Amino acid sequence: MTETASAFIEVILDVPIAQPLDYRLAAGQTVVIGTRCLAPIGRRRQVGVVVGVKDHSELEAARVRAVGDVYRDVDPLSTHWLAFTRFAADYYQHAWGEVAISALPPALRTPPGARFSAVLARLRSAATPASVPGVGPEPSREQAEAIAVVNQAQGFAPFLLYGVTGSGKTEVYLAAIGHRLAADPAAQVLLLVPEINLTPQLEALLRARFHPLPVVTMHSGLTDGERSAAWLAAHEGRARIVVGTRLAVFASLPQLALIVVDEEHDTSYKASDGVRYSARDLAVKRAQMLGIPVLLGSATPSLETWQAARAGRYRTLRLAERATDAAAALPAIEIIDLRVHRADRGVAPPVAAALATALARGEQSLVFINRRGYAPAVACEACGWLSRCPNCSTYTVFHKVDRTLRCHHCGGVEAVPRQCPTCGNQQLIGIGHGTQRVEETLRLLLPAARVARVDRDTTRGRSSGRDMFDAVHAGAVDVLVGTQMIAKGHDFQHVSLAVVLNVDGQLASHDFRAPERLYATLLQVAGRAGRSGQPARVLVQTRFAGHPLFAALMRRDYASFADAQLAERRAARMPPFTYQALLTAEARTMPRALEFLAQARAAAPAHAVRLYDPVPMALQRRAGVERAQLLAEADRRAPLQAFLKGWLPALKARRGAPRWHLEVDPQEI
DNA sequence: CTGGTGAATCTC
DNA sequence: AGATTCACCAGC
Repeated sequence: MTETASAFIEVILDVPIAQPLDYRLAAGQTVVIGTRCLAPIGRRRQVGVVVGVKDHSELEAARVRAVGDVYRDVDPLSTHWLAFTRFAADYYQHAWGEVAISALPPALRTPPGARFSAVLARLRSAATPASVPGVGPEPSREQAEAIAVVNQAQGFAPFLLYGVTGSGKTEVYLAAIGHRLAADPAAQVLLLVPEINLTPQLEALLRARFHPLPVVTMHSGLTDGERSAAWLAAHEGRARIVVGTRLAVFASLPQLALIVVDEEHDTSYKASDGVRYSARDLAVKRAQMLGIPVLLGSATPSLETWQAARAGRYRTLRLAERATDAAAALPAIEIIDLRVHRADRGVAPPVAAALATALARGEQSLVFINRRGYAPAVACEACGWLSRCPNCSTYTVFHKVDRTLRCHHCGGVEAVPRQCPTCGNQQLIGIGHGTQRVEETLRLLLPAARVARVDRDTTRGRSSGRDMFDAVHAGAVDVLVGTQMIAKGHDFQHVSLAVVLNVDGQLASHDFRAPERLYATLLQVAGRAGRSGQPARVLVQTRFAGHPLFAALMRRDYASFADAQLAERRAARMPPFTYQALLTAEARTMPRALEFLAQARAAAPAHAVRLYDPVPMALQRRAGVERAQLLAEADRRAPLQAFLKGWLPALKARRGAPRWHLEVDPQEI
């Protein structure tokens, strides 16, 4: 009897198993690495990717099953893509397959049906939106210099494009993209943006400027079909430009020649469920692996990026002037000291006056307040009772619209009690100010003004947010009140006043990144005013007017603010001078959560990292679950990574453990 | 002795 | 993750 030597393949699947699994090939069957295949796993069959081929398996023969169909209908994934997804999986302590397979589009990660070739054909012929050619403005001297530097770059070259609002970072991106696309007729570029719905203008701009090259978008709002079509276009090299949110960092781009990360400081780049990766960090890593330039743009760079630039690891390209209108000065930022100017219903007199002036001139105002609802809590003046969420360690927010108390953490809703639940007093009062209350105040203050409110509550319906913003653009709104949603991206041409009502909570935050984020938010809000070069004002209300953050903000001097923050971080041995991982546990009781973390700490292998004491999280209780955390910290990445690699098996082996989760480079502590 | 839940185990 | 098996106990 002749025995044909059978070959084996290693396959990654979307299962939390650290190692690829071995499968047997049929006699004479050959497979290319990077090919998709159907693999039996337990009682199921899953689509996996071949990551290795070998003569024999270490497993006993009976345990190795035969692989199912091997798919040759799509080009194999590149070795770079495999290496990159593997890096991401290792770095964030997940299985390779969990990262790689979930990065594939729906059509390619589910077992194909009988009509799959027709499905593929349809995806490949999906129409891309039409575009009309357009040319850009002549770059300024500063822009031209930055463009020249980026275009000269060879190999891995990380750049920080540090430019004030309106300095024309986008034109630098476009020129750099254009250069790479022209230099190589197959080249592809990846442009990452924080949120795709904020950038329809950018998309249109790309289509016009690079007409007729196809531009595809990738984000979670696409249908399965759209996502698959975009992914295939990128994978097969038809799409030359991919613009997408953080998930696009995992796109297969065989001819990738440049990566751009717009608003690189934006927290949307950090995934907060599943594999908690940072798309910005992975973009830099991917560029390094490929030996290509990566351009990180921001007016308020993250301190991680700022430090890399200061240390000379990234090259800084500075855009100090406004490109849109060289003569236009940025609006002054004024701090309204609430200890001097007493607020009436949350609005200080100078702010009320400025709003009235803008209205009288027929100009638009924007009022930013980072709290939705009417009042962040309800209180009984007689006994001191406060509306608390029964399931979370937080207060419930009064929503006047439907007279409910809502928990913004667990989503719990209850009717406002008619009287105090503890003493029966009927006088319950709202504490503090949310968007609904500010809207009410503004209507009182400016009876003639058309006031509109934009927050998650008013934009619940699909298009209502869009409609609201259209109304602002059309001049049908005088005063726009809202949360974060109004701060980002929108290019309102007629806003001459931007007001920030209450940021003091963020100054008193326990999170060491709060000042960095606050500065970015404030500058972003400030950037909404005076966009067409008209005289404009920016007013920020605070009780901490002496805080150094405001001094730097008024001078629009992010550099000295960032340097001061870095000095503090260095002295206190915090990121980016240290590297962290956060183990969080969720249990029915706090002692249980803390006990698990204490055991996890005790079970840690010999290490060179600092393991802090387990402590309750800032929001200790959420949706009826007690939460605690344990911080691991090291002075360098490598020892932290080595430690985590040894620690994770010990964690997984713990019997009866509560739900736990490990986050590498946590952004919120 | 069954059968029903929740934890433990295993997937090449 | 998802399916199966294991372990323990209420009920007859």
